[in-house]
Amino acid sequence: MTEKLSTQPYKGVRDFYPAEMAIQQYIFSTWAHTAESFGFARYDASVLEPAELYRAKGAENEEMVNQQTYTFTDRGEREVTLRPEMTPTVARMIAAKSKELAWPVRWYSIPNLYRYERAQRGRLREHWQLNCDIFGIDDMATDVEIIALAYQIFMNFGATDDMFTIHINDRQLMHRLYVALNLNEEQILSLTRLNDRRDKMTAEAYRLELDGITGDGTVSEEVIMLLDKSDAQTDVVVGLAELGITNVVFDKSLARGFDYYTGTIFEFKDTDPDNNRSLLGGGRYDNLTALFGGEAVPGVGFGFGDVTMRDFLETHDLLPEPIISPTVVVAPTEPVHNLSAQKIAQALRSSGVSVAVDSSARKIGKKLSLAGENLSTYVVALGEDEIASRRYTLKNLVDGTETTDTLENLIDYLTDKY
RNA sequence: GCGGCUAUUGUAUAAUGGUUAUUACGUCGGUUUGUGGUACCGAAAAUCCGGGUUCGAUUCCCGGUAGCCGCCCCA
Repeated sequence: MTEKLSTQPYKGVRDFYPAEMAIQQYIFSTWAHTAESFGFARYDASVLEPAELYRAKGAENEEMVNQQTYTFTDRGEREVTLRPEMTPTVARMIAAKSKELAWPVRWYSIPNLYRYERAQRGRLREHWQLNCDIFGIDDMATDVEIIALAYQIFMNFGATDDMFTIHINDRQLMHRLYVALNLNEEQILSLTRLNDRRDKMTAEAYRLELDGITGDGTVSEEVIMLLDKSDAQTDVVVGLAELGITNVVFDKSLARGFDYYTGTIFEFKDTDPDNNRSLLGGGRYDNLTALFGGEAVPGVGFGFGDVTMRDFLETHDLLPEPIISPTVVVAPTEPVHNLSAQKIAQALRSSGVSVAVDSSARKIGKKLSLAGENLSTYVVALGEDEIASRRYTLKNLVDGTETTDTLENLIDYLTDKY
């Protein structure tokens, strides 16, 4: 070995050391219990999918699959892609069981997703994304429901309304308005794409590109007026207000890329200028399962990435201090008692709390200090006296109290306590 | 795929064309041989790689590599 291996993780992916993993778990469990509180059931699938699943969505996807996914050929000459998004997978699963599912279906998942591209703030090569979808109902109340779920996630993390804004638009409505201005399909597509970048551009740069699309300054003026007038509303905005969700704006510039969305589209945006980006996005689609044949299945859903979630929580100081230490530390006074300490620990675990042994050669005082620093709740110091008397002292590091008793009684005490 | 910025102990940082490269946190040890997070003392620990300029480069220049940020694209 002349060359040492790097300790860095692969480009664009993260190592989760215990402190980071605790945060990740906190995010996942809050996601999961919020989705479940809305009656959503969890599903998952393999990260491996046949490459055709992503190519099939249309010719324009060919480039995306080739350049922005991890795609390789397996030993059986099959083209395989590491899933870059969950929607095709869930559409496949829904289509496969469409005859036996009880509609509507409310499903969620927290898959890890991969994309092959340059990493930057908020976008890595591997990330986890909460996906929530309601399939089988085409009704505005369902759009309201899915947005209310997304909103509740923020509430359950302790966020307040002023920290984010819900932007809502409607594909069909925008299409009608553009057609009324005599724009053709190609122009509408270009315009939708341009509007997606509008808030990152200067007014002059925007106008220049807009004129390029319309080819007519007067039409450009009308488009700008249309976008900036705040008269339009949708039933979804009204419905959300009924539920008391009011940090909502109807935003005619909102575009959401341009693949399968056909109706309501929405994005949650951070109001903090330091984290001025889209937090989650989603919308309604009419027929996601068309590729697989069978009946059209309408749906509405959203995706929410762990990286953007974390950026939001850090920006607004909403992350709790993670506790990654055991509840009870058994601290032998001498290494000769290490094995006895394991037996005590084993017995204490029957109470249901986490118990670890400090088998280091450190002095007992140091072991106490470490347990305290690591925010463990209890310490049992174990020496000759305890072993001889079969009575042990459970010391509470939070309030300083001590309980000396037999092992059985200490187990009962811990069981009642937790 | 394109562009900008950066690279000093484990982490975050300071400084410098010339003797022993600063500080904090963390780690380890001690003050304290069986009882606490504070305090005090001590220890280990760094100039990314290659080339150039120079008597001398961690510092200046070039290249490489890596990271960060932005563009493109956004699932």
